[in-house]
Amino acid sequence: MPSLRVSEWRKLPLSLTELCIDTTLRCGQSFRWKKTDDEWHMVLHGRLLSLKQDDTYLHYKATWPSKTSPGSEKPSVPVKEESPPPLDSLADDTEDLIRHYFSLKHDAGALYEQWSQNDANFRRKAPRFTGIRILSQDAWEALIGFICSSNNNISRISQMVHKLCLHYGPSVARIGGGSADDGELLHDFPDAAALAGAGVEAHLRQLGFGYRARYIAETARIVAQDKPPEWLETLTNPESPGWGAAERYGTKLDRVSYREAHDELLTLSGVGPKVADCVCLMGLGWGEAVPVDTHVWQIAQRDYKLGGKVKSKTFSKAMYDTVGDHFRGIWGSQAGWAQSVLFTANLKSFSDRSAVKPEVEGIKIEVEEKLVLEEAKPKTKRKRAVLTETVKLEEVSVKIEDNDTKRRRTRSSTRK
DNA sequence: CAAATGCCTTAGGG
DNA sequence: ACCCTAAGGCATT
Repeated sequence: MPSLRVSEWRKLPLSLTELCIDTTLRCGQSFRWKKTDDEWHMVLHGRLLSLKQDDTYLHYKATWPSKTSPGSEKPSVPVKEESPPPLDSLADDTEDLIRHYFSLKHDAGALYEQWSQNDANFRRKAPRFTGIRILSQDAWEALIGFICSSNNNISRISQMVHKLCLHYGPSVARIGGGSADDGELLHDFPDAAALAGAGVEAHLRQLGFGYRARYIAETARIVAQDKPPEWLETLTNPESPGWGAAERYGTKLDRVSYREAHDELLTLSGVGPKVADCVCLMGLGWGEAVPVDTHVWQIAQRDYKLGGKVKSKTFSKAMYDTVGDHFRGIWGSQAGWAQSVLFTANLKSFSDRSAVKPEVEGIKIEVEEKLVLEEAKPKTKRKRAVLTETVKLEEVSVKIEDNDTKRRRTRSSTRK
């Protein structure tokens, strides 16, 4: 019988305000966590990590794979050869991993407070969404995960990432089930070489990846074959090194800036500004990266009156930068984190929380609701309704906006 | 540089 | 049942 090396449950004192895994693990950062009952599971750095949380503690447990394959029916992919430490030091290692993964070096309470002081909208939205943190994920996994995310929704992205692990990643351990052969066998995320082989694109298309299949295959090939070894890791923020980076690189990493890292990522296939910023923020430790997707763009227009003069629905690279710069100006060096809080508050899957009537209603909210009511009559043509809404919002926001917009335009044009 | 269009698939609303 | 469209964009023209 294969001996799985299982550590006992350990616990870390942590309030739900500092970290809420139930929100953080579901808000579109990582697509790989599985929830069973009250426990969360994911394979991370060669081990199965299990988490559960109460008011005062984060409980965690690590399960290491045995040397032989943990899967009895499918020895498809060999177990990753990440050397398990001796059992007595196992706990320390995993606690360190958790502290790093959840970026616990930052004080969430203090940062929420700072953002609330500088931003009335954040102050209004954030109280229902405390405990959200930016995950310090593996850069490669983040890259592929967010390539999958284009034109896509969270549940389908999760399915796709799961398929990548199942077909190309090393199996590690099982969750659920009573005996060793029961339950679901979880796999780690495949490395670039595993996705760079011939026939990967066709296979991924068959698995339902659509046009993203080519992006993944090409990017894997570029990273595994064209770029120098550890190229992706060298784009990491020196202030926030990856887990275990100290042992591997010491301090001899080239100094890169956020902009340089962002530009480098754009050389990959299927990676535009938004995906690049997702990787910068969640995989490379650049806290100032603000990924602007359709949701954040909606938030920027609705709550911050940005882009009022834009006539069309498409939005340019210049506008992308403007939105990011605006939020960096308000929120500072961890702007991407603050963005993630508002993004989550805007997600439909969390709408039960945001639907509750806020205690204080400002003038701004009343105005918006009035507009929505005026909007509600014509159902004949959708496009027309959307257009009307945009125009009306413009009318309201013109005065507030004009100065701001002019200033931003000037700045962004002088930068080039 | 702004704007328009094709790209794959699926879940969910009408 | 069946259409239609939105869904956390990117590449190309």
